[in-house]
Amino acid sequence: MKVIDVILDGVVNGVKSLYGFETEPGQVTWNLTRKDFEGDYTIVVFPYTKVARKKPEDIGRELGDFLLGEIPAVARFNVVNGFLNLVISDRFWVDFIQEVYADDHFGRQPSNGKKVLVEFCSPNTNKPLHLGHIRNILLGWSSYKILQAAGYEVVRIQIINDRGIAICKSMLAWQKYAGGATPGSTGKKGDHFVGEYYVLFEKQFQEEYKAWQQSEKGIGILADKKKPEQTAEEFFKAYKNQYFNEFSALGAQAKDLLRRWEAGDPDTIALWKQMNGWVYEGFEQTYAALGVAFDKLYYESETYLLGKDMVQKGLDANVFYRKEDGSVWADLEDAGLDKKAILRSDGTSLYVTQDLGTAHQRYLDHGADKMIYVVADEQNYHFQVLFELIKRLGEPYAGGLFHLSYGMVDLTTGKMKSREGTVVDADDLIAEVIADARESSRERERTANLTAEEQEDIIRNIGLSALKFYITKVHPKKRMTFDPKESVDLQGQTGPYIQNAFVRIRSVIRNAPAFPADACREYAELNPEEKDLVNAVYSFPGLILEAAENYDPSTIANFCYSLAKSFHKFYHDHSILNADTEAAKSFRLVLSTVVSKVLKTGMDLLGIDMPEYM
RNA sequence: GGCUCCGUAGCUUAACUGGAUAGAGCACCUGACUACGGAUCAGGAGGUUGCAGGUUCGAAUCCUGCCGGAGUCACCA
Repeated sequence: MKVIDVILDGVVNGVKSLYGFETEPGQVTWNLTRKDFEGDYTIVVFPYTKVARKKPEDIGRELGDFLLGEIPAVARFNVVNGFLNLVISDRFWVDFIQEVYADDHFGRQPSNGKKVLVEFCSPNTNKPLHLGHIRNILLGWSSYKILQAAGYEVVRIQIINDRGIAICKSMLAWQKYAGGATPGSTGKKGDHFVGEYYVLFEKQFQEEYKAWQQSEKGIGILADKKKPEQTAEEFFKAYKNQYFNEFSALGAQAKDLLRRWEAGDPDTIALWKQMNGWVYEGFEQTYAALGVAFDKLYYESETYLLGKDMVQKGLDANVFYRKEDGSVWADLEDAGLDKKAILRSDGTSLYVTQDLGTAHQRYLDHGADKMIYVVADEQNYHFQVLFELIKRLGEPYAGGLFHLSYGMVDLTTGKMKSREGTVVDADDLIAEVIADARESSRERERTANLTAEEQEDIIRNIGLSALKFYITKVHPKKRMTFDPKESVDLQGQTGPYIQNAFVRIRSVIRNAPAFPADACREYAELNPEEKDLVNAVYSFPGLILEAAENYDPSTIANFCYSLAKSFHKFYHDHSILNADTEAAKSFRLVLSTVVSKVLKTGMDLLGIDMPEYM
């Protein structure tokens, strides 16, 4: 049982015996004591002024005396206004740190027997990954790590959007303009190679569209359909999709490819497989660079027809209804949503239909208690609808669905738009942060005696930690602004700052002669810097559970930074190896080791590795 | 226009779910070890938490109304 729980029980007993007031531990307001005051835990006593009919200060003193008598771990207390600050005994902390020192799994919970699916990344196969995918991947990956540490069995899922008109555009452009070129023949990374043909298609299409706008037909349509308040430019921008579908030669050819794909035409399927294969090779390289992997891949080409039986089930249960034209709908207006189409009048599936089908399929495949979808917040409405539908269908997994919705990534120069070429490419970004780490590393020459290969590993490690920490430290829900300059910062509130704390500890330990860990039992009086560290370590397991419950890696990131900062200060203020007494030296070595373990575990939850040297 | 989310120092952000003097980093200024790794530490300056009310012992946090921004409202995905 944690001390705080013991204290809260004590408070409950205290108010009862002192004032005859019945409450429960969950009702007691408490905090970690703020830095400016002496103490570890603070009980807020304002809530008891009414029942006790006394001044907050008096209640604080009476309750403090009561707890002092009841709980051995409480060494002393002080009262400021309505705040009762409790000081936990040094003996307690020293014992605790020794326990953690011997515990190889500190912070990680044993299995809770539950299974959770985490879907993240979900790329399209017509272009390379970009900054938005990186945020998605990092959130998905750290959620996986955190849930695992909290005791869940986690299945990492990626759904690959490998079919549809977009990839057909790339295929068409490749057929028309590539002259048989391949990633191998050009030395290009597969996903970038295919992406170039997608861009090329868009470019050719734009030219075709521009020319058409000047044609008799185009001028006629403009005159016919333009609204008075529109400029010609605005009109044509809005008309683009319709042009693509009705008049464009390139559009017709791309749609013809899609039709042939759906009909199973062997040549088309072969080309589609080949181009997607190139893309997958490229993606794999990016995933490997980021250090992430998946357990199970779902391909849209294999799942896009799913969901029809769910529609039937909904109709049978009167959750859905069929209109005269044959289309199927659900009325969600009483849930604050709209009337939503589930099936087209021609009987084909929609986005929600597919998602209903894949959710069901995943449940059949894995039988999970929870399913997490890591998807950007522009799809909030879609997931509200999806989850509401699943609930109304009475599916057994309806209660375990969660949309881990994250804000879009803005650039300091504005929003990312693929059409305007303002997308930050994932591979470019990774290369850039590593190049920057290399530059800094050269100036420092700390790793000069390592092999070139070891040095390169460390440099990659540092660059990636800068990038990963920069992104994961921001609360997922928050729209974030990405500043390329800051993302490669290696000083201050950054990944490398935390790595540096770890590397320092490892270095000190390497320099330490063998020491008896038991000697720290004699250590009687912790200084404030040591208490900061001890308190942080103590809160770590609870923090992981909280992060898992809230699906929020940023709390872990901020914890790691705060712990590293406390260590740097401790290190600066106190000598470890030249401590005054053997007991102090022993305790500080044990404490430092514990801090290094917590930092390593914490950063691992964010997908960041800790180097021995840097 | 309806619905949802957001607004904290010049910039990027935190605040344990209503608690004490709103905490960091970057940038700017000033300092620190002939010691265990200076990718460090300390100090200074920088805030009416978008605005106005309300709820109470107590509000960045909850409620109401404005202002500003984003997303979304397809038989697209």
